Amino acid sequence: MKTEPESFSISDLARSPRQTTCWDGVRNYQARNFMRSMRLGDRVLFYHSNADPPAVVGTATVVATAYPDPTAWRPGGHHFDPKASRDNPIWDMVDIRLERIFDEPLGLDRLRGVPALAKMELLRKGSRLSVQPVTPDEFRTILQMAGGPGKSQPRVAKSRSRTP
DNA sequence: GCCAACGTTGGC
DNA sequence: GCCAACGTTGGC
Repeated sequence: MKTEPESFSISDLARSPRQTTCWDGVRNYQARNFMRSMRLGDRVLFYHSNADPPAVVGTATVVATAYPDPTAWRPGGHHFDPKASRDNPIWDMVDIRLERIFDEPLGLDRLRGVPALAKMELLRKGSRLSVQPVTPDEFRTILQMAGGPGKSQPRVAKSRSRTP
Protein backbone atom coordinates (compact mmCIF):
# COMPACT_ATOMS: atom_id res chain seq x y z
CA MET A 1 0.00 0.00 0.00
CA LYS A 2 1.38 3.34 -1.08
CA THR A 3 1.14 6.64 0.68
CA GLU A 4 2.85 9.96 0.38
CA PRO A 5 4.54 10.52 3.73
CA GLU A 6 3.64 14.21 3.57
CA SER A 7 0.00 13.22 3.76
CA PHE A 8 0.24 10.07 5.92
CA SER A 9 3.51 8.41 6.87
CA ILE A 10 4.36 5.25 8.74
CA SER A 11 5.22 7.49 11.70
CA ASP A 12 1.70 8.85 11.56
CA LEU A 13 0.47 5.27 11.67
CA ALA A 14 2.69 4.58 14.69
CA ARG A 15 1.12 7.55 16.45
CA SER A 16 -2.45 6.58 15.58
CA PRO A 17 -4.75 5.10 18.21
CA ARG A 18 -3.98 1.37 18.49
CA GLN A 19 -1.48 2.05 15.67
CA THR A 20 -4.42 1.45 13.38
CA THR A 21 -5.88 3.48 10.53
CA CYS A 22 -8.58 3.22 7.91
CA TRP A 23 -7.21 3.40 4.38
CA ASP A 24 -9.61 5.96 2.97
CA GLY A 25 -9.34 7.95 -0.22
CA VAL A 26 -8.61 5.19 -2.72
CA ARG A 27 -10.37 6.23 -5.92
CA ASN A 28 -9.19 3.69 -8.42
CA TYR A 29 -11.27 0.62 -9.21
CA GLN A 30 -8.37 -1.78 -9.52
CA ALA A 31 -6.88 -0.64 -6.22
CA ARG A 32 -10.29 -0.86 -4.61
CA ASN A 33 -10.75 -4.40 -5.86
CA PHE A 34 -7.42 -5.43 -4.42
CA MET A 35 -8.56 -4.06 -1.06
CA ARG A 36 -11.79 -6.03 -1.37
CA SER A 37 -9.77 -9.19 -1.82
CA MET A 38 -7.87 -8.62 1.43
CA ARG A 39 -8.52 -10.92 4.38
CA LEU A 40 -8.05 -10.49 8.10
CA GLY A 41 -4.44 -11.01 9.03
CA ASP A 42 -3.13 -10.38 5.51
CA ARG A 43 0.20 -8.65 5.68
CA VAL A 44 0.95 -5.38 3.96
CA LEU A 45 4.08 -3.66 2.72
CA PHE A 46 3.94 0.01 3.64
CA TYR A 47 5.42 2.17 0.90
CA HIS A 48 6.35 5.86 0.83
CA SER A 49 5.78 7.35 -2.63
CA ASN A 50 6.88 10.82 -3.70
CA ALA A 51 9.43 10.53 -0.94
CA ASP A 52 13.19 10.88 -0.76
CA PRO A 53 13.95 8.15 -1.27
CA PRO A 54 10.79 6.34 -2.34
CA ALA A 55 10.94 3.23 -0.19
CA VAL A 56 9.25 0.34 1.53
CA VAL A 57 9.41 1.49 5.13
CA GLY A 58 7.65 -1.22 7.10
CA THR A 59 4.79 -3.67 7.35
CA ALA A 60 1.23 -3.71 8.60
CA THR A 61 -1.62 -6.20 8.87
CA VAL A 62 -5.24 -6.06 7.82
CA VAL A 63 -7.48 -5.77 10.88
CA ALA A 64 -10.78 -4.94 9.13
CA THR A 65 -11.87 -6.14 5.71
CA ALA A 66 -13.37 -3.84 3.11
CA TYR A 67 -16.24 -1.55 4.09
CA PRO A 68 -17.66 1.66 2.63
CA ASP A 69 -15.43 4.74 2.64
CA PRO A 70 -17.64 7.57 3.94
CA THR A 71 -15.28 10.29 2.70
CA ALA A 72 -16.63 9.51 -0.78
CA TRP A 73 -20.02 11.06 -0.04
CA ARG A 74 -18.84 13.94 2.15
CA PRO A 75 -19.38 17.05 0.02
CA GLY A 76 -16.47 19.44 0.05
CA GLY A 77 -14.14 16.80 1.37
CA HIS A 78 -10.95 16.14 -0.49
CA HIS A 79 -12.07 12.65 -1.50
CA PHE A 80 -15.64 13.53 -2.45
CA ASP A 81 -17.15 11.62 -5.36
CA PRO A 82 -20.53 12.96 -6.50
CA LYS A 83 -21.48 9.52 -7.81
CA ALA A 84 -21.13 7.94 -4.37
CA SER A 85 -23.74 7.86 -1.61
CA ARG A 86 -24.65 5.87 1.49
CA ASP A 87 -26.87 3.68 -0.68
CA ASN A 88 -24.23 3.39 -3.37
CA PRO A 89 -20.88 3.78 -1.60
CA ILE A 90 -18.79 2.76 -4.64
CA TRP A 91 -15.53 3.17 -2.71
CA ASP A 92 -14.27 0.91 0.05
CA MET A 93 -11.47 0.98 2.55
CA VAL A 94 -9.81 -1.47 4.93
CA ASP A 95 -8.23 -0.98 8.34
CA ILE A 96 -4.56 -1.77 8.84
CA ARG A 97 -2.47 -1.92 11.99
CA LEU A 98 1.25 -1.23 12.15
CA GLU A 99 3.35 -4.34 12.40
CA ARG A 100 6.89 -3.07 12.09
CA ILE A 101 8.94 -0.08 10.99
CA PHE A 102 12.12 -1.19 9.23
CA ASP A 103 15.40 -0.01 10.75
CA GLU A 104 16.45 1.05 7.26
CA PRO A 105 13.94 2.03 4.56
CA LEU A 106 14.33 -0.18 1.51
CA GLY A 107 14.72 2.31 -1.32
CA LEU A 108 13.50 1.62 -4.84
CA ASP A 109 17.03 1.68 -6.19
CA ARG A 110 18.03 -1.17 -3.87
CA LEU A 111 14.94 -3.20 -4.68
CA ARG A 112 15.60 -2.87 -8.40
CA GLY A 113 18.86 -4.73 -8.01
CA VAL A 114 17.27 -7.84 -6.58
CA PRO A 115 16.55 -10.64 -9.09
CA ALA A 116 13.82 -12.17 -6.90
CA LEU A 117 11.89 -8.91 -7.22
CA ALA A 118 12.30 -8.51 -10.96
CA LYS A 119 8.60 -9.03 -11.61
CA MET A 120 7.30 -7.08 -8.63
CA GLU A 121 4.45 -4.77 -9.61
CA LEU A 122 5.95 -1.91 -7.62
CA LEU A 123 9.05 -1.96 -9.81
CA ARG A 124 7.25 -2.08 -13.12
CA LYS A 125 7.74 1.04 -15.19
CA GLY A 126 4.75 3.31 -14.93
CA SER A 127 3.27 1.38 -12.04
CA ARG A 128 0.84 3.75 -10.38
CA LEU A 129 -1.57 1.53 -8.49
CA SER A 130 -1.75 2.67 -4.88
CA VAL A 131 -2.82 -0.77 -3.71
CA GLN A 132 -1.14 -3.67 -5.44
CA PRO A 133 -0.53 -7.36 -4.90
CA VAL A 134 2.71 -8.78 -3.53
CA THR A 135 3.56 -12.46 -3.89
CA PRO A 136 4.59 -14.47 -0.80
CA ASP A 137 8.07 -14.87 -2.29
CA GLU A 138 8.41 -11.14 -2.84
CA PHE A 139 7.19 -10.47 0.67
CA ARG A 140 9.72 -12.90 2.16
CA THR A 141 12.52 -11.38 0.10
CA ILE A 142 11.67 -7.90 1.33
CA LEU A 143 11.58 -9.09 4.93
CA GLN A 144 14.95 -10.74 4.54
CA MET A 145 16.40 -7.52 3.14
CA ALA A 146 14.92 -5.59 6.02
CA GLY A 147 16.59 -7.87 8.54
CA GLY A 148 15.77 -7.54 12.20
CA PRO A 149 12.81 -9.37 13.75
CA GLY A 150 11.71 -12.34 11.71
CA LYS A 151 14.90 -12.45 9.70
CA SER A 152 15.82 -15.95 10.70
CA GLN A 153 13.51 -17.80 12.99
CA PRO A 154 15.44 -20.42 14.94
CA ARG A 155 14.43 -23.75 13.49
CA VAL A 156 13.87 -25.28 16.86
CA ALA A 157 10.73 -26.96 18.06
CA LYS A 158 8.78 -24.82 20.45
CA SER A 159 9.13 -26.14 23.95
CA ARG A 160 5.81 -26.57 25.60
CA SER A 161 5.59 -24.82 28.89
CA ARG A 162 4.32 -27.13 31.58
CA THR A 163 3.04 -24.54 33.96
CA PRO A 164 0.53 -21.85 33.06
C1' DG B 1 -17.45 1.93 -29.22
C1' DC B 2 -13.78 5.12 -30.51
C1' DC B 3 -10.55 8.33 -29.23
C1' DA B 4 -8.84 13.01 -28.16
C1' DA B 5 -8.39 15.82 -24.35
C1' DC B 6 -7.51 16.13 -19.84
C1' DG B 7 -6.12 15.02 -15.05
C1' DT B 8 -3.22 12.33 -11.95
C1' DT B 9 0.64 9.65 -10.31
C1' DG B 10 5.17 9.38 -9.12
C1' DG B 11 10.07 8.52 -10.38
C1' DC B 12 13.74 11.18 -11.70
C1' DG C 1 9.91 20.97 -12.93
C1' DC C 2 9.67 17.36 -16.48
C1' DC C 3 7.33 13.85 -18.50
C1' DA C 4 5.94 8.88 -19.20
C1' DA C 5 2.27 6.14 -18.19
C1' DC C 6 -1.52 5.62 -17.07
C1' DG C 7 -7.20 6.30 -15.94
C1' DT C 8 -11.31 9.05 -16.84
C1' DT C 9 -14.42 11.88 -19.39
C1' DG C 10 -17.39 13.08 -22.95
C1' DG C 11 -18.37 14.29 -27.84
C1' DC C 12 -19.41 11.89 -31.79
